[in-house]
Amino acid sequence: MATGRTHRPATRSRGIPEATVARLPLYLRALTALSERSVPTVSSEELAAAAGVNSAKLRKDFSYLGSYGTRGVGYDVEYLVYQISRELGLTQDWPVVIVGIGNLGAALANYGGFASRGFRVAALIDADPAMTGKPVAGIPVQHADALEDIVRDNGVSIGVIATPAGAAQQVCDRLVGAGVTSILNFAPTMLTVPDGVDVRKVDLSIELQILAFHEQRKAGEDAAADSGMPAPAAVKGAAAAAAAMDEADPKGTDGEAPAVMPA
Amino acid sequence: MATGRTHRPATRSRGIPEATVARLPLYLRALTALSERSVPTVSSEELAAAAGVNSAKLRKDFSYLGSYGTRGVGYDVEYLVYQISRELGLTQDWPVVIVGIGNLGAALANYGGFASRGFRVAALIDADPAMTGKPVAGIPVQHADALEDIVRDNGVSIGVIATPAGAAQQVCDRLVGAGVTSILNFAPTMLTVPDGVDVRKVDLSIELQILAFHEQRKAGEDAAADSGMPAPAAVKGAAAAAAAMDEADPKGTDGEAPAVMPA
DNA sequence: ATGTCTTTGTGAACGTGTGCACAAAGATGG
DNA sequence: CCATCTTTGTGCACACGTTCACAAAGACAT
Repeated sequence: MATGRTHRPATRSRGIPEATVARLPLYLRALTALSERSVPTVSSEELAAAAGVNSAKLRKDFSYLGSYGTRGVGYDVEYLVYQISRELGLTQDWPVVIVGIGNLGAALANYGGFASRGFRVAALIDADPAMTGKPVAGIPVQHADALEDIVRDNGVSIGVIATPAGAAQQVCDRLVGAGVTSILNFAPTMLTVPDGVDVRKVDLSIELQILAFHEQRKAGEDAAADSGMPAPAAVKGAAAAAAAMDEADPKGTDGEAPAVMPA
Repeated sequence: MATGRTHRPATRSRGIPEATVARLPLYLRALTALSERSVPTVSSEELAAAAGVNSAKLRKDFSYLGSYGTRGVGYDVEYLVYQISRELGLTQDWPVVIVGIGNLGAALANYGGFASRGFRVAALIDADPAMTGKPVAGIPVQHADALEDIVRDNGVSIGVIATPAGAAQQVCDRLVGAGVTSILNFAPTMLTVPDGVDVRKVDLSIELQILAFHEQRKAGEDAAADSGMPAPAAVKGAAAAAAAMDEADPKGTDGEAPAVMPA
């Protein structure tokens, strides 16, 4: 998860649980939909259903933001949209840079949703000279050499890393060095950052593996005879067997995976 | 440590904590890297550092899988790679279909990492007739009409949804109807599925918003006077609201968003 | 063998998150 | 103004996850 938020004397009784913060965007999305349909108020029950959570949880979440509901009526949609937006910091403009304009980077750049929520793609950066100047999503790709200048000139504090795993840490270091304090990492690597810098990762491979785990469990409710590997065999004999079975990846495994998905 | 194991430790086959499952892919990645460097054994301390977790947590996680370490030495890398792979169900082949071949869908299809971990792209599906037959990542896109046949013919149990939000639920229903029991959802919508079907979501927008929250907190250590919206806005028309609310349909939730990222 | 040294596996304390259930707040109607 | 009805806000109990700290297991040297 994000880096420890450890000590924070709650400057203003502010102590919103991380789990709650993670759900606020969910509520915001549901509320925005209601707002577009001009629905004036909504009850915790209805909103909870729309967001896919428990209504008690939703009420408790909102209670951390203050008491914005009216008993017997519910919550004012517009007002709640505003409060959550403000709490999440979406009432201001967040310039973002995307580093690594491969398949995924390009897909992200093409996403129009950035602007709609206060995020603005300030620049696209790639290390490949062949990409430089080439427009992606209407924005010309800039060379990695200019990374620091771009970050500083635009006051960028959020960076998105969509490079191969091998380049991620280096890019991360440069971003942080230039002033970025929040990073969204799509590369299949663990990033090391100084204190005060937040990192969140989006890892398709991990998600698939988790699904496979549950899938296997569902399928193996009955046929459960263990097959395959010997036993907690001698710590040496096992090695060979495992080595043989796992190699399916011809080239570097994690070392330098393509730009899109980890492994 | 080379004794008893053929039994069915109900404790283990049924009780690996979700949080542990979510970390197994992380360990697996770190272990694979070690394996490639031919490192024979690794201590919990070293591996924990490589995976970015606490060593006690790692040991406890492994303890759910069984006792695969050797005190005073550490864990056998190859053996652990095998055990985790097996636990995650990666020793078998998982055919996967990707529905919605827009920017993101194409990026996912181009990712080579699927194959390296037991996942295989069985088919690409898109509703746009103009896409049909067009090869993406070497695989010809098939029309959505064939979805059910494709899923059944290939024994697909994992589906990836990369469509616009408006189409996600419908696609989901069809996938589930055809036999898919695990879904990875990239569309910015809450999917409703029957019992027994797992859904995991990857939502870029949410991640960015969470980062913005922390970013704002970091920046706003001082200046924090609220300025926009008035106060608990008018809450009239409550009755009318309640009435209108009743049709909080389960249908078109989020109108429709671009293929890549939610909002 | 015996002792020393390293590292695992885990009991227990602690912290965080979840959900129930209900009193209190406020709207609405007579 | 009082009764009734709806829905919030929250105290409480419980489940889950994390971390500490240490006894026991085993390797290794003598």
